Amino acid sequence: MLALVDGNNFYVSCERVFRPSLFGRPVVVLSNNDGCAISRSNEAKALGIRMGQPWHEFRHLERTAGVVALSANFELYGDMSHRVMALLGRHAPGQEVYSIDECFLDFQGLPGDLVALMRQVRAEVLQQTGIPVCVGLGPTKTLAKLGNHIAKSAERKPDRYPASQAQVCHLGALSPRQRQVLFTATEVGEVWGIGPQVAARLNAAGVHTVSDLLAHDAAALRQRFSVVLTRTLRELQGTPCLALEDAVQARQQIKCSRSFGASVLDLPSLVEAVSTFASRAAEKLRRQASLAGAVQVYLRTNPFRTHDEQRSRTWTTPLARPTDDTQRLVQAAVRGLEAAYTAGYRYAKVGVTLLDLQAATHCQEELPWIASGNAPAPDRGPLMKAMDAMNQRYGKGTIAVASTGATRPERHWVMRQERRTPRYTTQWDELPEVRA
DNA sequence: TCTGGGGTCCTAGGACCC
DNA sequence: TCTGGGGTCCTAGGACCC
Repeated sequence: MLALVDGNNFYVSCERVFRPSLFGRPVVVLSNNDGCAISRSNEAKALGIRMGQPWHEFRHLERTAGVVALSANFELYGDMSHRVMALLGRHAPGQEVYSIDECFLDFQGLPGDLVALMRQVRAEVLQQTGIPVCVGLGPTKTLAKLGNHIAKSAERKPDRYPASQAQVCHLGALSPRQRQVLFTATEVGEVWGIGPQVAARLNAAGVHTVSDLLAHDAAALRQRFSVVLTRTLRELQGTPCLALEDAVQARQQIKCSRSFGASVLDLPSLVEAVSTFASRAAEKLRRQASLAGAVQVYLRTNPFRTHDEQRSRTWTTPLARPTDDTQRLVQAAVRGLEAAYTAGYRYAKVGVTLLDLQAATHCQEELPWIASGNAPAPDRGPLMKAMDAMNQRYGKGTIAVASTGATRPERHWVMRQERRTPRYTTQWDELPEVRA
């Protein structure tokens, strides 16, 4: 049996742990650049603020409804996530951390009342971290996810699901009749893996609820839809198609991109941004002990400014030899940028993606006659190690490649973050103060 | 005026091969 | 008017997730 444990309104809940005055108020956390809502308290949801809604559209609620908007504080959320995950991991033989705020727990073969156990675990997590969570249980990942969705909805909308399913919902422990009631009240689009496009196509075919979908035969569905949907259906029927991934898998690509705080026209500013993002991607690359075989640069204008002329380009630069050396990766990224750049556009965003990743232990060497012509300087592993150690110890950006423009104060492409709370748990000078 | 970032997987279509 | 069949590999783009 699998459980899916998920933090309620996770980012908002993290903020509330350190600012109890936020309880009971409509709170939203904004994406980078203070762009749109990415986490909302129940009070904010009740005001009609949508997931992903642009801040400028509901900014007036700050005055009229007492909405509190905060800039995303990912350093805080990441640290809180570690605490929650570590606690949860102690209660099951298997755990897959699926995202910053949710994990699967594997109770395979374990006896006992899982609903009672998970209610106790919930209370423990709340007491020790301050984060409220909901739990879904089921024999497959998709059913555990669905149980979790029902557990959360039952808490917020008591008219829709029985109150008995609130907070902890075990789909594997219900009678077929009870399940039928829940599945008839649930739309297909609410199922994990069925997005808006597929949901619309299913609706057009007369399939509206989970019950409707379960009435179909997987093989017949394959004729009209993808294997993805077929798999989802089998999982809903109770046949596991998605394995629990206990071990943390190395990423297959690593990306770092940002929208700018203000649009950028000149190449030198873009070079700074691309150098910065390539450096950050390189740090992530080394952290997972991989090498990159290619560097992709992406730049685009602001698609929302419809009166502006639009442009979007990606450019991939293959590397003669895979590397994790920041300077080489930055050089490749900047070369790509210069190839992709055309003057005269108002650029709003650039990104760097490291591709063709491989384990650092399996480096493919060059044939000697290729290298002999213009042999590149060797990688500087010890230098990279020292850089990472310094930045870890003294803070991000303590030591950086010069082309990032780190020493230039007026980098107007840097994102806006006007309402960020302190990084209470990870920075000595931002620790919360307790007054007696 | 202001609209996020980082991933994965699947599919269709083109290039290429025999 | 007629113009093979079967396969692999790669890539771009779409859909989805949080």
